[in-house]
Amino acid sequence: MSANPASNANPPAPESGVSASASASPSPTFSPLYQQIKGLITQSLESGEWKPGEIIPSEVELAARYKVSQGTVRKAIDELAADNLLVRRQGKGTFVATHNEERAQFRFLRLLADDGAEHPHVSRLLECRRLRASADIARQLDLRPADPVVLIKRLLQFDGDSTVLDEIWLPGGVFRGLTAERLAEYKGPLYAMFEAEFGTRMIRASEKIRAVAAEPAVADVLHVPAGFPLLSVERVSYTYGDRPVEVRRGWYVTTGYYYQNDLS
Amino acid sequence: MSANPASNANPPAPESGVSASASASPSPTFSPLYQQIKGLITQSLESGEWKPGEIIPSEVELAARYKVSQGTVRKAIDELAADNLLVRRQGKGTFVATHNEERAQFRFLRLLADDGAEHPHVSRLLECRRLRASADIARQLDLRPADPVVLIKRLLQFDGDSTVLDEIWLPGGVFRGLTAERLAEYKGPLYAMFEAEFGTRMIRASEKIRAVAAEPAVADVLHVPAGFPLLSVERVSYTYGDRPVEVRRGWYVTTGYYYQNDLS
DNA sequence: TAGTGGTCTAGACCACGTC
DNA sequence: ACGTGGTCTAGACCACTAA
Repeated sequence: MSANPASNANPPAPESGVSASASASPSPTFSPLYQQIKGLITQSLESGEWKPGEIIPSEVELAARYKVSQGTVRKAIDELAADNLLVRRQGKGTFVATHNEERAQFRFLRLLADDGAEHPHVSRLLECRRLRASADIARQLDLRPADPVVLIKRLLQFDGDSTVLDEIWLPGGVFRGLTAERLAEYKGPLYAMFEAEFGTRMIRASEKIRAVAAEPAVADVLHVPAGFPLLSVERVSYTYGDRPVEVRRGWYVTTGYYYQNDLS
Repeated sequence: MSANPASNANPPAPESGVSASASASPSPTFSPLYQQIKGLITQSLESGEWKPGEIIPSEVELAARYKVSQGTVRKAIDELAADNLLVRRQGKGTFVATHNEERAQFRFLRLLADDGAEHPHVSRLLECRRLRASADIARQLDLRPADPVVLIKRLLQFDGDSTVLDEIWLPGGVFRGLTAERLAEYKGPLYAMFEAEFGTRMIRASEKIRAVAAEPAVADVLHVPAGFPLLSVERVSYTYGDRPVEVRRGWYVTTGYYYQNDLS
């Protein structure tokens, strides 16, 4: 369309607060601008500059701050939203994701009743104490053996049925002030408490699922006979930078309920 | 920069092969252009204009065909690639996804050895016959009761261990020429055969997972004692348009292997 | 009415793969 | 050298929300 000769529009002087390759290295360590922006935004999230539930600056503001175009900021935010770190709301702004949202609940406990309905559950705290990490737990949490950890045992009841028994290990350093009292008085999801009280956000988790026979101690708590088939779920949860911050071992009674998984 | 007054660059005459709202309805049934393009591309995929593994026209060509900008086509393809319907390869082009790719394998059978390794498996066909759908199967496959269906039973062996027993129901109409012979002679994943031989591509699946005690018949095939804890996996697979085209019931022996799931 | 995110366009340049 | 997808920019307009 525009018949202007000598066309050379965009490449602005390389005075962007960020840059791809420092000197004369054309491609070896090439990283797109929007990835760098994504990293900067993640830093601000991690440092607590914008807290869970809060609104972050508008795309135009961020573009000005980082000296890039709005489109570049947009692409960075797009990916962070896809990763569930941010939530976009048209007409309102972009917000830091929270484990309090309805959707976030189901993300980490995909247990549905046989009719497909999502039932509410209540949590009963069985135990909460500090101890030294076993070699196995230390390895999974990227700690040294015998480092302090917090162990939580709890029971989840769906409609009064004891359905899930969880053993949760957390690094003692990060969760310094965590006690049975504080756990008991907090309403809502555990992960919501972790992010609100300890500044630790669970970003993703990896689970190993097996069918096992209930050991007597477990069977007792879940009110099933010893040897009863249970779903064994071993989870490791990660926070920013893919650092592991939780190991969880769960036993699920899957009579009347099932674990829902979507492959796509 | 360009100081041209009377600026009004983009909105081209509304003569695009596609359009959002026909007449004077401003928003009620608003659909972004790129969504419409996405739909058109999906149609071409479904109709077989571009077959699995083949390359599709370049972004520039598609933009010309649909009379939209390359950026709009790009966004449509971006989403289709995110949905695993297309695969982008820089410098080469965009290709129709296939169930033959290594990555696709693991997508629908997430069974790993205890050490985290992905072991190869062999499939042994136990049974393949045609029968009339039960009420339950008919409902799940969106058929009428007593409609013809194909039932396949097979055993998967990992390192010689009988690990997975599958019962697979398929609509008889779509899988007309499916016989034990054709199943036996085909190498590679079942879904790869379905897309190559019957033009039916599995896009996504939904699984209900439980722990159950092995019934005698099942226990026998899997070489475990009756009552042994097994992972029960009930899967419904969908093709284009979210139409269900497979019901699968699997029993997994999870000693030495586990079902891997990532929450994100 | 103003501000936000959402869509669409157009054009330039870069990185990658192939001929 | 050429074509492909990938990045980046700039600007316009649309849809949604709230004051």
